[in-house]
Parts: sequence; C-alpha cells; structure tokens
Amino acid sequence: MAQHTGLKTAAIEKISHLEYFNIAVSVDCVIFGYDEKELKVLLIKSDLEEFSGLDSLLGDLVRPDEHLETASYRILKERTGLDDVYLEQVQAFGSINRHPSGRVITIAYYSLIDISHHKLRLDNNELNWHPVNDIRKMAFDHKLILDTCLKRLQQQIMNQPVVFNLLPEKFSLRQLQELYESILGVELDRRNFRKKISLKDWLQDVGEMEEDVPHRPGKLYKLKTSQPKKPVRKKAGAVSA
Amino acid sequence: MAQHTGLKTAAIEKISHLEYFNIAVSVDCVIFGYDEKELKVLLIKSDLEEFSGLDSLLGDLVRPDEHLETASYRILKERTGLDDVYLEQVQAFGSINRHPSGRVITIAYYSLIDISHHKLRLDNNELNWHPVNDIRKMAFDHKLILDTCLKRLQQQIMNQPVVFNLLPEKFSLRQLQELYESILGVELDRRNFRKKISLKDWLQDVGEMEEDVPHRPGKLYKLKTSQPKKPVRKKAGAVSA
DNA sequence: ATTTAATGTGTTGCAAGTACATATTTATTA
DNA sequence: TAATAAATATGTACTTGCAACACATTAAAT
Repeated sequence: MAQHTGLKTAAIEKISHLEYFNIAVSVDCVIFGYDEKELKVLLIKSDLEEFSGLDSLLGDLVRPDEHLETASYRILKERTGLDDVYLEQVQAFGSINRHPSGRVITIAYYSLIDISHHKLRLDNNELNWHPVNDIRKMAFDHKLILDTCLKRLQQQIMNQPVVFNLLPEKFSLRQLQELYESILGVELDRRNFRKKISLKDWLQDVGEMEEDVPHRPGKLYKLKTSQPKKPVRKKAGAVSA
Repeated sequence: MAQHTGLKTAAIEKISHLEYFNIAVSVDCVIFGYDEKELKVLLIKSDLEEFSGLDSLLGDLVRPDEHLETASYRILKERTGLDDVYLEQVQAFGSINRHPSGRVITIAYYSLIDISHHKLRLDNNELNWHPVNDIRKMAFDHKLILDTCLKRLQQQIMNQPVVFNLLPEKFSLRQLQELYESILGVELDRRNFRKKISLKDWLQDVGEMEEDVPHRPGKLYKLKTSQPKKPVRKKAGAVSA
C-alpha cells in the first residue's frame, strides 16, 4: 500500500477496482421493548445452519444508495410496521470472521419501541420478544452487540429522556420506576427516584388517574411536549451524525 | 426485498451477488496531539480536486481481510511510525454522498499521541498538526467527524485516564491542568482540579521536579502503573468491542 | 535582599444523592 | 359497614461531591 504518497488518492483509484468491494455492510437493530415489567428485545430465529436454534438481531445489508439510518428505519418498518421510532447508532462491529458467509461489517443501532403500540405488527412468527436477562447465546456476535447496546442504553437513560419511547403515552410513576429498574438491573428507592425525576422536569401531569389497578391508583403523567422524545429525523441525503 | 422470509437468508444469498459489494468501507483516524498548550489534530492536504486546499483526516479503505482496528493501527503506523497508541472507535458515518467518488462508509476512530515521542516520524510533509480550534472547513464530512470525536474525548477524560497518552511520561500538575483546559475549552480552578485528580488516584509521584522552568518547579508525576493507559489491544481475529 | 510568579495546601457553602418514616387513599375482605 | 391491606404521596436528616475562594511557601530573577 502506498506509503509515501497521499493514501486518499491511492484509495480512490482503487474504488474502481473490484478488490475493494469485497466487504459487505449491514445494519443490525437491537429493538428494545418493555412488557410485563421486563426489558425485552425483538429477535428472530437464525436461518443459518451454522447457528441453527439460535436467535439473531434484526438486520439486513445496506443498499448501495441507502443511508445507514435509512436502512435501519427500513428494517424497523418491515419488521414492526412502525415508522416513527427512536433509533440511535451505537457502534460498528467488524471482525473478519463474524459472518460465516463472508466479510460483513455491521453498524449496530438500538431502538426503543412501545410494545403496546396499536400499530405494532410483527411481520413473521419467527419473530419474538425475549427478556433481555434470559438471553444467553446468540447467532454471530449478536450477544456482544446486544450487551454493548444495553450498556449504552443504561448510560443514556439517566441523562436523556429516552425511556418514554418504551412506554404508552400515559404512565404512572410506578411504571416508570419499574422500567428504570428493569433496564438498570437494580432496585431504586421510590422517594429518591421521584425526587430525581421531578428535578429533571421531564414530566407533565395529565390530570388522570390509573384505572383497573387492585390498589390505590396513581396519577398519570406524560412526557412534556417541550422534551424531544425522539431524535430529529434526518433526511436520507443529509450528513449522518 | 424479502418481507416475509428471514432476511438473513435473503441477505446471505446476495453476498455472492455483485450488487451488494458496491459499498466501500474506510476508517478515518482523528489523531489528537498536544503541543504548545494547544490540542492539535494531525491532518493531510486533500488530494482530491473537489477539496483542493482543504485538509482531511488520515484514513484508508479497509482491506477485505483486515479487522477495522487493524486498519486503524496500520494507518497510524504508516503515518506516524507509532505502534502502541491509544485508539477508540467513535462512530460510523454513512451518508450516501459523503465521498465524491462513490459510496464509502467510514468508521471513525480517535487516537491520542504524544507529539514529543521520540519515535514519532511524520511520513510526509503534507502532514501537519493543526490547532483544533483553528479548523474551520475540511474535506468530505471530516469536520463533522472531528467535532464528534472531540465531543467523545471531552466526555471520556473526566472518567477515564486517557489524556496521559497525550503527555510525556513525566509531567507536572500544571501541564496536566493546561491539557484538560485545552481539551474542554474552559478554565479550571487549580485547587479544585488538583483535588479532583487526586481523588481519582491515577497519579504516582516520581520524586522528581520540573527543570528549566522560569519559576518555582513543580513535582513530576506519572500515571500509576496499575492504571491502563492504553486499551487492551485485541487480536486481529477477535470479536470487536 | 527583594521581588516575582508559580507551587502547594485547606475551608466554607451549596447542591445533589442516600437512607429512611409517616400520613393518605383506594380496593378488598370480613 | 367497618377493618384491613397495599400502594400512593410527601418530607427530613445525613452524607458526599462540587464550586468559590485565600494564604503561606518556594525557587528563580532582579
């Protein structure tokens, strides 16, 4: 490889050579959901012989004319029917042997979905929600990708109002606390949790109460409209961030 | 595109088709250095006509049999002669039109280098250190990549002992504080800074004093040997993290 | 010897975080 | 209908981390 001339030039000349198109690019989505007081992730049974019986993340190759994020949104739309979801890039994974069929580097995204959303339609019965804590082994390096995305999610929830994408529009503080607990894997003190949340000024009292709970109903809240629950959706042609 | 069958299978079948090898993959390194009390970044004049006069990051296409990190280490070695540097993946950038010659998605890394290191040899006189604060416009989307990497660095330095890769082995607390100030772009209180650093238990008194300073010399410190200044270097075949 | 300029150390106040207790409300049940 | 159970709603004391701030000390330069 060129050592003393500009590598960029050398590189670009080679773009027209086939040898440099031997890497495929995919995106993989870690789709988190929250149901029955458990953090879950949407997985599909791997259809590769090498990984028979194992689950894998939802992903696909990126099309040559497709932005990375567009590819992720496409997968989400195809798999869940949902359109307007929280999505965030986490990292690229590029080990040489991570895919048995060839060199595929993948860009991992995590996404947050309200499982109870009325528009949610899983496209395939090989698709299932799995409690994150029960997952042991996955196809490819997907367990590593899942763990990395979960760590990122854990870091984010204390600073950014993102978990609300996992909940229905209206929720009680208990629901919210249970969600935090299931993501962080720890128990939280109810009084301190409420104090912390109220300091952040994320919530708005909707003036309604829980219904059909076998105990004293709590107030319902929603995310303040001034808080961006979803990131600004970039145009496909825009520079990624 | 396959909507109701496993996408993975569909994808893998297509790996053998040429249409899916139309994306090239590169890595770009944001190489930070510290000199004359300024945070600097190593850039090269772009040799593309489209970007004539503009600087660009150091990068290259990833070879089909090369791990992403290996490619970054290769670039660093070729460009600086250095071998054992701090390197960390930040993000993938994948806009469709980010490269004028074709579809190239790039994985951005940032790396920290001691500019005074005796082994440092820039391979090319188009390569220059630029004060980060002076940089306005760059080739490709490299300004965005630089800004993103700087933000990541800023987040990291308060929690992880990484800045020591930018300093010679022995340094004074003043030097260290000036470095923090130039990375964060703020002035820090000397007493609070020292307290914070000493709480972290990163430093070890080497029992020597500054020399050739026109004022009272300060004690010299080095990073505690128990502190990992560099990340564990993964084997090329290992799963990336 | 004096001046200058930086080093090297607390202290005090404020803000945030943690541990912890009691009164209140609703549904359930006896 | 009254008593009980279970969760909501709220407040206080303690501790820890962070920010503002001042003074004595040391070495080089004059």
